[in-house]
Amino acid sequence: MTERKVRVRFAPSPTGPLHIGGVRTALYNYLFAKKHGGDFILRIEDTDQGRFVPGAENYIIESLKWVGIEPNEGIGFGDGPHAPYRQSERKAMYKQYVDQLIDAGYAYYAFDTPEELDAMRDRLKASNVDAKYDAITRSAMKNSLTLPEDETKRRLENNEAYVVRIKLPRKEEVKFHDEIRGWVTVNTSTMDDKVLYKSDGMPTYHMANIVDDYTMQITHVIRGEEWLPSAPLHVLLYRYLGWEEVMPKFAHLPLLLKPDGNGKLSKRDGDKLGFPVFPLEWQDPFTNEISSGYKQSGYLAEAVVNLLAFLGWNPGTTQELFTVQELIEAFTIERISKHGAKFDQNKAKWYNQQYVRKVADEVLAQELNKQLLAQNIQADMLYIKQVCGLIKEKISFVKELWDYSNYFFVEPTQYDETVIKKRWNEKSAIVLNDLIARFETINAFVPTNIEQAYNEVLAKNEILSKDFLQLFRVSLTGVAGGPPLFEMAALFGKQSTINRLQRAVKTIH
RNA sequence: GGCCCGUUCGUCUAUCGGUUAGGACAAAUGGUUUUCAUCCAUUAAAGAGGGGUUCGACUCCCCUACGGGCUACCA
Repeated sequence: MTERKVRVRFAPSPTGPLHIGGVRTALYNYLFAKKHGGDFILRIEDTDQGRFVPGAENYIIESLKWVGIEPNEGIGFGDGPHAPYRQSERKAMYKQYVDQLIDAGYAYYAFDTPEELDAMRDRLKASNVDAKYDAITRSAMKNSLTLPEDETKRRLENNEAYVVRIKLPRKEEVKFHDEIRGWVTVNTSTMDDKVLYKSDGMPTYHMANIVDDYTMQITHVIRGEEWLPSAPLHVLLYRYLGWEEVMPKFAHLPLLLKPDGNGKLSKRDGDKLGFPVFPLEWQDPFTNEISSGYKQSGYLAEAVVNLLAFLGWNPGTTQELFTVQELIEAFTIERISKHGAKFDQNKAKWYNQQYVRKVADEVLAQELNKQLLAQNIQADMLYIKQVCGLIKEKISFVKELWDYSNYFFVEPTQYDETVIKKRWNEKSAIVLNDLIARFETINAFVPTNIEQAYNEVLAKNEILSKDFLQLFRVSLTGVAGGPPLFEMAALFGKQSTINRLQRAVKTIH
């Protein structure tokens, strides 16, 4: 077999918003494709018409755009040579392959009703046998293997409902190589005759997946571990269809687990875990329930990419901060871990903090300005930018900009009670008034001059400057913590600083 | 229940038979910042259990336990 161009795909179902585990799967596919100069395609697997969720497909596209993982082929990103990329639109092309399997004796028609299937399963369970439609039980069911030939023909001609099932050998080892886990062996005696083609004329995931990966010339299937159990079935399909030579390599990713312990992260976790599980905010079209997104929670796309990359993979060095380009260069499937990873909110926060610091003040200023406008506050962009420069290091999320900077835009009317209780005494108002008077005399209202004036006033009043500093800060901002005081006062400007102190004198007792 | 996959500090992980088992997040302590955050330093913290193989196992094999996934005309 000659070297084929690397082609990978991300193939989600539009049954709801994509969760971060899905984003990670997409990311690994993307990194692998870019690393090898290959193609990354987005295919929408919507073979289950009953589970269609309006908006989900668009959500997937928007999410990939936000994190910057852009497919170069597929729905939402321009059609390539293998369009369409939505399985519902490929419906017509699956039937011929299903027929091929039937003709070759690898699949058969089954006419059992749901009730009959249930009855079979109940019966088997009652006798403590594995309840599956397989080489043994199919002989007792209504299918083209048990029905007389003309009976099958009659039913098909009468358009009676049927499905097509794969005909698995009774006992056969199926062995395949997983790029992450090594050789995996499963015996067909533990598998069942999976439905390949449904009575509504749509293929099931298994069939559509194999046909699409084959026709789209996919070389590597990188997907979640939940698919590992069905991989042997997929291998058999490639074999029965005569495509084993070009069968893609498989890599089954470890799952993202809930931080509290049990189970994999799922869409239904929504906001229950205390952190977003979705890249973007999502409103359920049926219940109108809103689930938070990383973007809206103030995460930076670059941080999300970086932290997701490290949940189940590492470069083998101590470097933890990676640009996408660096990830592409460093990424290898061999270094993906085998076990599930619990999502760690603290680490996520740390990653975001690292990235927030790298953002230019101008860019943060744009964000803060949006938050200000949401509060109906107009402010000068240069001033906003300077504020961002002062508080940048204190925040972990861009949405915290307003929380940490509000007193720069709104002069405080309430004051931290703990500090007041501890520091305010009968002399405090006198000192503040002295400061006001002295500040009035400053021509160049810059940090050094302000600090000098402050020290003079404190000395005159025979108070250690450090004993008054907290009170001075609270008088100016209302809160106990913040950026360096004199720099901040300079930024407020002389008039605002004096206003603030005058209000403090009047308000605090 | 059956089948498959997995198991190193609280968390993410390094280690590809010989190491004082390393790093990061979180935690604690000290310093810096006359505040908070930052930053710096230090500390505490791990090979699930039992058998093998080997001169020597975290590393290879087996068993057990535990965790996870799958077990639909869902993906």
